[in-house]
Amino acid sequence: MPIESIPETVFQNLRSKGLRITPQREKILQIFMELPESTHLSAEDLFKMLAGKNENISLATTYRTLKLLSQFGYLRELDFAEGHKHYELNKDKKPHHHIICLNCNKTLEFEDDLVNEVGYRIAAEKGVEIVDIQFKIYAMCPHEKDDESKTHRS
Amino acid sequence: MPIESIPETVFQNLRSKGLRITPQREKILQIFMELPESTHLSAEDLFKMLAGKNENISLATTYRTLKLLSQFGYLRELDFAEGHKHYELNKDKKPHHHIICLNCNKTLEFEDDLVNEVGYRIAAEKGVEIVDIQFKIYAMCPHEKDDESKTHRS
DNA sequence: TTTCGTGCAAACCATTTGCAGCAGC
DNA sequence: GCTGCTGCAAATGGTTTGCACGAAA
Repeated sequence: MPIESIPETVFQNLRSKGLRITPQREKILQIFMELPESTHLSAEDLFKMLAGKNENISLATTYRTLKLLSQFGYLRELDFAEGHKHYELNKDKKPHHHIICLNCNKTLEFEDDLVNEVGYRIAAEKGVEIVDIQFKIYAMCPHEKDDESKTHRS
Repeated sequence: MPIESIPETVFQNLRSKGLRITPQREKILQIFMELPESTHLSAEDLFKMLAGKNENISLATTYRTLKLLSQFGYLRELDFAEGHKHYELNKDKKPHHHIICLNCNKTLEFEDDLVNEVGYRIAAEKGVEIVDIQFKIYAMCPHEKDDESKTHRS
């Protein structure tokens, strides 16, 4: 279930870096927190969603905020090789992963402890500090009916 | 070690689809085959490399050929969330994976049977047909010295 | 009051495309 | 000779940036 309000730590964190809490930043974070579990949006998606709520936030600010929130680890930046990035709330420590259908562009999510363990093991072996693990399966789904229902299409 | 000549099946395969064997396509495939194991190039990299060999192939054709060869499965399309794609020869059935340093943009390759098995298992569970598996670890490497030696930087 | 953030429009950069001429087959 | 392919230049699409004004702290 979605979190209802922005945790105080977020504000503290931003302020401690000399950054400001603006209505635009609050609105955008709020949107992500109200989204159904692990929904991901492109900058354009978010911009339209804001416009739909009569929040007149410019596209430039949308981009700037997405980048900022990703750098702070509040959002996770995903790219599905479609020419634009997607963002989702990075709420849990356990990354989930994606199957991308190359035919219909739908994505299917899954979690797998083994995948994450392997990621941590390899990072340890190589001596690097993990920021994110992304496991992607590009595939063809059985597209019996070309329905639009699932997650997202680019 | 690099393969030295383009397999006959490639030509047959293209021709059987009504496509033609042009010097441009041959040159580009040849370049990838002469590359050290699992080196990946961006379109721009390839274009410059061609220019360096006095092969005057236009950037447009470079892009068109990369896409075509990827669709045929001869190349593997990689994206490391840097704003442009990379391509590598798709010679083996067993995909290898990447660690991308978010600090210096270097990539480190690794192979892991477990990762691939998990991919196949999940694809089977979800009933999709695998095209490619990409496991990426975004990380920070210990950048004691900012050397340029390793694979590639965007 | 001092920065930082925003909106706007222009700039950028990777990639794609329309078109006319050229070249596999 | 038919049709696909190429080069060129222009177009596109996502994202970034310079600048002047407005607003957090």
